[in-house]
Amino acid sequence: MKDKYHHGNLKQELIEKGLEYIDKYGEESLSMRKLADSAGVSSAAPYAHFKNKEEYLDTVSEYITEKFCEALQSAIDSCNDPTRILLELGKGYVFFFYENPLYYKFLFTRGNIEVKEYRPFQLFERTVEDFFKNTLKREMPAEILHAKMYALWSMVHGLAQLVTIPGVIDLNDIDGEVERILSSVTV
Amino acid sequence: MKDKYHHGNLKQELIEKGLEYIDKYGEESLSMRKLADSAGVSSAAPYAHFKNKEEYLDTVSEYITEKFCEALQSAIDSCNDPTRILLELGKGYVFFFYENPLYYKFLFTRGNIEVKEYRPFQLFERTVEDFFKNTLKREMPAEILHAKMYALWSMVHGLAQLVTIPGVIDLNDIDGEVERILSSVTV
DNA sequence: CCTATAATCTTATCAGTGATAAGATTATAG
DNA sequence: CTATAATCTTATCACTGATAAGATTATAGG
Repeated sequence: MKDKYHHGNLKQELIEKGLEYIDKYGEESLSMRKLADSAGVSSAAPYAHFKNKEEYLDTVSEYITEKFCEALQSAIDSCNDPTRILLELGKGYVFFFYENPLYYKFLFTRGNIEVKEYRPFQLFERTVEDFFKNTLKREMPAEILHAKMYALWSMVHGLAQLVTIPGVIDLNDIDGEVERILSSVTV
Repeated sequence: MKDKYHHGNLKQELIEKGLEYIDKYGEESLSMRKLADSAGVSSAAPYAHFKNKEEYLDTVSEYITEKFCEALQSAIDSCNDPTRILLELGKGYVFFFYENPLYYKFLFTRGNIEVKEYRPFQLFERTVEDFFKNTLKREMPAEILHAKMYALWSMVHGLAQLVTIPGVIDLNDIDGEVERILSSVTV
């Protein structure tokens, strides 16, 4: 009836437990030891799978980014009206962090984002370009398009953080409020 | 030639040393012990002035917020063209964090902002209201004004974070780029 | 099937951390 | 001048990330 010496699926379990933990309590109170303990393993075991805590958190970060991308893609896919695509994409972006407030800090304050290879932004970039080119059929210099894209991204990204702060947005009509905010600025 | 048993100005020195430290290395590697050491004092001494580390960081946070407010106010004061006031305020907001990238994370990811009493936002709110009312002389429902204000704040706030990430904004023309971004979206 | 090697895990152990208690020193108010 | 409060030091605690040395098990090559 002895437990196996080898866990068998430790790496994956550590990632999943970490996800749950960050979702509940945030990153700061998460320790490698508590994590190891919760997986029924000694405190040094995780270091066979991750060089250090940072590398571990990077891995969890990738998992959350994956979920974030899925949320964005789902917002794009479920939008039938092409003129509303930027609005729906923005709402998807904002709502992801509204529903998972602890993820925002975790994803964006660990200083390891390579913007050009950051998939959520690539998704955003493609959608904005496509909107101006194919939906609005509006031509503009690359510089202007670039500026508009960053303006939109900034607004959506900033609002995503603001909704994670309690008291900023009226909770009774979060959907309407976010829609009003995003559409109150014309591009 | 003996050192004084009482430091005399410990609280203030700890705050200033902490400011320097965060400016150089960020918050995460700052410890109460290193801080005490750098002030030539034992590791328990700081706890006579601050209940715990969080209370200490809150105090440093207030100092940085003060500097932030001064930067915003200075942007407002040095703007002669009333039609450019929001643009200049936004640029002041963004540039403060561009010049002090480590402050952004420190100020906005410690979950202790009371939005309604957060002075930088009060400043922002007043300026936006004043702009629409007295400069543009445009009347609009409170709900719409509210939405526009949050849209602007979100964009500026989001851009402020994006400029702290290396590689996002072209450094050769940071001023022009920020101006293009902020003015590419009409209110 | 057997064995060498690699992967995985445990048991110590380290230095560094935030924090507290008990006591020393000094400032200050009455 | 003295009692009290403020400030500081010296232990000491539990906890953390991390590493070294060795135990156990999987696995690949003969």
